[in-house]
Amino acid sequence: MNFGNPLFQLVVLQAELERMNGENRRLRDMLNQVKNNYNTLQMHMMTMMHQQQQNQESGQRDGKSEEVKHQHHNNQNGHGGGGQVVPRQFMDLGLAASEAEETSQSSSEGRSGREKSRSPANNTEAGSTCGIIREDSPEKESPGWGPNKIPRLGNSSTNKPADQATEATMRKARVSVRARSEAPMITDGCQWRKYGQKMAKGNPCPRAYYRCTMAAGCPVRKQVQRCAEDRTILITTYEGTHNHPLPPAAMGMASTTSSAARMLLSGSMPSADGLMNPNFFARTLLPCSSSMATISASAPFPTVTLDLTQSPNPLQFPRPPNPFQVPFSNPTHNNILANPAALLPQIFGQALYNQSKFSGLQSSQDLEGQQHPSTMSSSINPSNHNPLADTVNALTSDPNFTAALAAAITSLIGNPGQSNNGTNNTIATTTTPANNNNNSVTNNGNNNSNGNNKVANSSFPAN
DNA sequence: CGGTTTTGACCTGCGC
DNA sequence: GCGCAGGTCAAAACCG
Repeated sequence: MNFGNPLFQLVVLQAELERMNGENRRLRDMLNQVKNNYNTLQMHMMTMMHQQQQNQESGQRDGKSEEVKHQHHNNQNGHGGGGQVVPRQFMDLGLAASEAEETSQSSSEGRSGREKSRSPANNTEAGSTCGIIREDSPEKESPGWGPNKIPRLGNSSTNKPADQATEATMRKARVSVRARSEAPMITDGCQWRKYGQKMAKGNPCPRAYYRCTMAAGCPVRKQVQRCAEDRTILITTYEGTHNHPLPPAAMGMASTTSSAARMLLSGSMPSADGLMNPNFFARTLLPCSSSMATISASAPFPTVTLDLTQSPNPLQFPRPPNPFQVPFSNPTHNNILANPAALLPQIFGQALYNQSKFSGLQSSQDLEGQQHPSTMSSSINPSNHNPLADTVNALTSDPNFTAALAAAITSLIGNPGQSNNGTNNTIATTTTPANNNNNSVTNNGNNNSNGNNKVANSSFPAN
């Protein structure tokens, strides 16, 4: 056969052209399908938000709706720092929750003189950080935080209805990370300052309280405590939303985690007609956790728990069949994720950022022991040794990543438009904890328990 | 010397 | 109303 024959080349080209046309048609169909699904989801969301707004307006008196409107206005001005890496359509909602919280708190803040005297330093910068003008007045700085302040809303001097307090409580979302670590804290890219330590009932290990010090007035706080049953397990609980730009170390992770949070939020939406499963998030972004996703409901605040302790061997973590799963091929999930593709550059960006960091983990992982079922088809061939997939897998195996994930989720759950309904979404993710001790907080193991005056002042190493 | 940690005291919510 | 427990404050101590 004469392969140099121009006629033959033409035939080959024609055949190739036809093949590409067919491929284009197929891709076009897929695109249309995705578009349709996206539009459907959008309408669905709009409907739900509208219903929720109606419920709020009917269930509450005046003032509240004004507040909501005001918050929405602020959100559209691009307020907020911690979530600024989150795609806007969801970011607004998340910030709405956050700012609503702050606003309501500040309005009902009836603290004593102690409250007035505190944190003058913070006051000067509370609104100046990253050029964001917040509503927090100097006296309103602290309201950005305070789980035990939220319930005060209901019975405070203000005339807000009780259901509003309930709503605020539900909005007080927390994200808890459980990881095996000898280090005093897991690194999440932020700087923390310890401001208290107490003995918690039922746990011989003291609970340490940290406050974000990356920006004055940042409301984000976290609690660090060892598990009573297994003291190698470190439980870190985040609360609040950063009001400042995150450092690169935290930014990339936050970006990724925010997207993850979107998935989680999608899964937590109760009116999703069964389309949205809380566990979907874990199976999607953290596919290795597919067999461990659970739901729990107990705490007064919506809490997401990322359990990093289930991996039998941290350094030989079984690689899932699909190290990185993109839920594109499933129309249902296309509905859930407004734009999962946006996740890719974020994850990959962070993956690259962390590549050197995770190189050790990657090298120690093997492809055997693939015990996790594939929940969705992947656009990345899992059978190939995809370096990106490897990196992503390693990324999700790092408690620091998950810590940032927790922070991002915290900033997003509790969103009034997302209707957490006070349900605790517990996402157990199997990732590889790593020992990290890069935080500004030093812990030499001499932390004395605070004891609340009534508890014996015994000395327990916080770690 | 400025920032962080320690730790006793205080505040608040909740259950009884 | 009382006691308990969680959370926070703030002065003193500590540290680089």
